[in-house]
Amino acid sequence: MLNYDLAQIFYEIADFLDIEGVAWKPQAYRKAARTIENLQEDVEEIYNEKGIKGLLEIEGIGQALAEKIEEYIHTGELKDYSKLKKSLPKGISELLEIGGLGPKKVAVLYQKLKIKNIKELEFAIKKNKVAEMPGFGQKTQENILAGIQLHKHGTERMLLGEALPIARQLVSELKKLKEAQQIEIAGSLRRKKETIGDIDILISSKNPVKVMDKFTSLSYVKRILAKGPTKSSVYLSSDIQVDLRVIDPKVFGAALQYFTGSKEHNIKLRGIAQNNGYKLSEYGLFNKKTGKLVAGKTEEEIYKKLGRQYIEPELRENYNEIELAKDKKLPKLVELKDIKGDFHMHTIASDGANTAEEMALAAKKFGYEYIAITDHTKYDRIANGLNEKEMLEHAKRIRDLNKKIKGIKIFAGAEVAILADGSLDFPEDVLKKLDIVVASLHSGFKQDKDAATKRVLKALDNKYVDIFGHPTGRIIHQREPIKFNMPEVLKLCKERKVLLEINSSPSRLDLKDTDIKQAIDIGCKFVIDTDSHAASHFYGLEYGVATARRGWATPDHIVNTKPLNQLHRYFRKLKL
DNA sequence: GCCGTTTTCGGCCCGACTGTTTTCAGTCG
Repeated sequence: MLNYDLAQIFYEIADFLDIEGVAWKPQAYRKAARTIENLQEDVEEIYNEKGIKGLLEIEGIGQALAEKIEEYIHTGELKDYSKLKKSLPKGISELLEIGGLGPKKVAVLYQKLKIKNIKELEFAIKKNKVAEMPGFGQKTQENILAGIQLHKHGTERMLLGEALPIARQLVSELKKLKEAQQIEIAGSLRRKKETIGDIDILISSKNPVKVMDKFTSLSYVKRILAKGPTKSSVYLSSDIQVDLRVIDPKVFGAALQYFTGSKEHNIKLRGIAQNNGYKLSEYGLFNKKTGKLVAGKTEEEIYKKLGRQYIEPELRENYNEIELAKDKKLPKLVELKDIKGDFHMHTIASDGANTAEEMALAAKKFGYEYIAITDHTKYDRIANGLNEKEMLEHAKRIRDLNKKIKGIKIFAGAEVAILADGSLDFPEDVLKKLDIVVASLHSGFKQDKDAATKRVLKALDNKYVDIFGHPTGRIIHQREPIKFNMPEVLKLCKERKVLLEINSSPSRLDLKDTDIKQAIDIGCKFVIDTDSHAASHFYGLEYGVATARRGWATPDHIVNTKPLNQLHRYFRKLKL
C-alpha cells in the first residue's frame, strides 16, 4: 500500500508550507492526505486501472496532486518534496508536535533563533531566549517547556478499553452536581475508536461557572490547561487530557453532534448544510438568510433537517455514511444486547486464571446462552498449551459440566496454533473430536507477505477449522499485524465458511474496523469473542461489539447473535 | 492546491481560550 507513505509525505509537505507561511495550500495537502489515508483501495491500483483520471475522481485530488501521485508511483520520489526538505532542516516538523507551538511560532524560532529541533529549543528556553521573541513572553516560554515534557513522556494514544472506564468515572462524578443536566461523552471515544487521544465530555447547564469549578478541582486533575465559562481542559494524573464543555440545553444536540466528529464527517455535513441554505455550528443549525435557529436540541433533528436518517456515532468517519443516510440505507448495527455467546476463552488448564466451571458460571451470570472453552495447544508452550491427550481429557470434563450447570450450553473447543508452514498443531483425528476449533497465529509475525498468505490459506483450508482467531495478530502499540493478502484470505473464508473473529481484547481489536468492512463486502461472517483469560474479562465484550459496529456489522453478520438452536447451521461438528 | 445550483476567480469550518498587547494573532479542536 502506497497510501500510508503518500499520506505521510503530504502531511509533511503541509507542515513545511505552513512554516514557510504559504496560505491555503497546507489545507489542501492535509485534506488530500486524510482522504488517501482513509481510502479503502490502493492508489497505485486505482492509477493502474484508470490512470490519472481515476486519481482525479478522489475527493480533494486535483490535477497537481494527481501528477504528484503519478510521479511517486513511477519514481518512488517527489521532486518538490525533496526540495522542501532541503530548504528546511529535518527536525523542524517535530517542533509542530509540541503543544502550544504552531507554524507561525516555529517560523519565528527558526528564522530569529535558528532553532531546528526540540533539543535546541530546550537549550534556548534555558537561556531565556524564547521569551524575548516578539509575540512570545515568559508565560508562552513556560507553556512550551511543559509541552516539551509532555511530548517526551510519549504522545501515545490511549486504548479504548483504558479510556472508557476513566471517562465513565468522570461522568459519574460530574453527575453528582445538581447544576448538571444532560451529560455525554463525545469525541473519538463516543465513536469508539480503537485508540483515543483525549476525553471529551459535554454537560448542559445553566450555571457553567459552578460546573467548571467542580471539574477543575476534581482530585485527579494534575494540571489545568485552560479554564473558561464554556470550555476547560485539564490533564489527569493518569496523563490524559480531558476537555469539558458546558452547553446551553437548547442546543445540546448540536454541540454533541459537533464534538463527536469526526472532523471529516463534520466538514462534509457543514457543506451539505451550506448548500441547503443553512449554517451548521456547535450552536445549532441556522437559516443562513434569517439567522434563525432551525434545529439544535437533539442530533436527530439536525440530521433530519439535512435530509438524513440518524447516523450512529461509530459510522461518522465520512466513509459514505452521509450519502447512504440520504436514502435511509444505513445498516442497523449490531448491539451488545444481541450477543448470546462467546467462542473463545481460556481456563487454568492453559494460561487462564479461572477453572472451566468458574468461567461457565460467570458466563451464565454475564447473560450468555452458550460458550466454548478453547484452551491453547501444545505448540504454545509459553501459554501452557495442552497436548492431544490432555486436550481430549479436558474436553470430556468440559462436556460433563453441562450435567452440573444448567441454563448455559458449554462447548469443548481448542485454540489451535497455526504453525509456520500452515499446518495445525493437532492432527485431524483430534480436531474432529472437538466441538469448535479456533485456529490462531501465535508466531512467525515477521514472515513476508507471500509466505504468510500461503500459510494462512493452508491452515484455513483445513475442514475442521471453524473460526480464524484474532486474524492479523496485531497488538496495538506493540506488534504490527502480520502481512497476508487480506482479500485472498477473506475470499477463502467466505468459500470455506470459516468465521472471522472480532477479538474484543482492548489491545487486539482484531479484526479491526476497516478490515471488517472489507470482509462484509466480500460476504464473510463473524463471531465476536472476548478471548477471556479470567471471568472478569467478559466485560470487554463491548469493545468487540463497538469495533464490529465501526465495521458496519449488523446482527446478521455476527453468528453469536444467533440462538443456540441455530448454531448448527454455522458449525460443522456441533452437537446440540 | 481544490472546487463550482453564489463562482473558472475567489473563496476555503468556525468559535473559544490564551497570552501579548492595548485590539488581536496564534493555536486548538
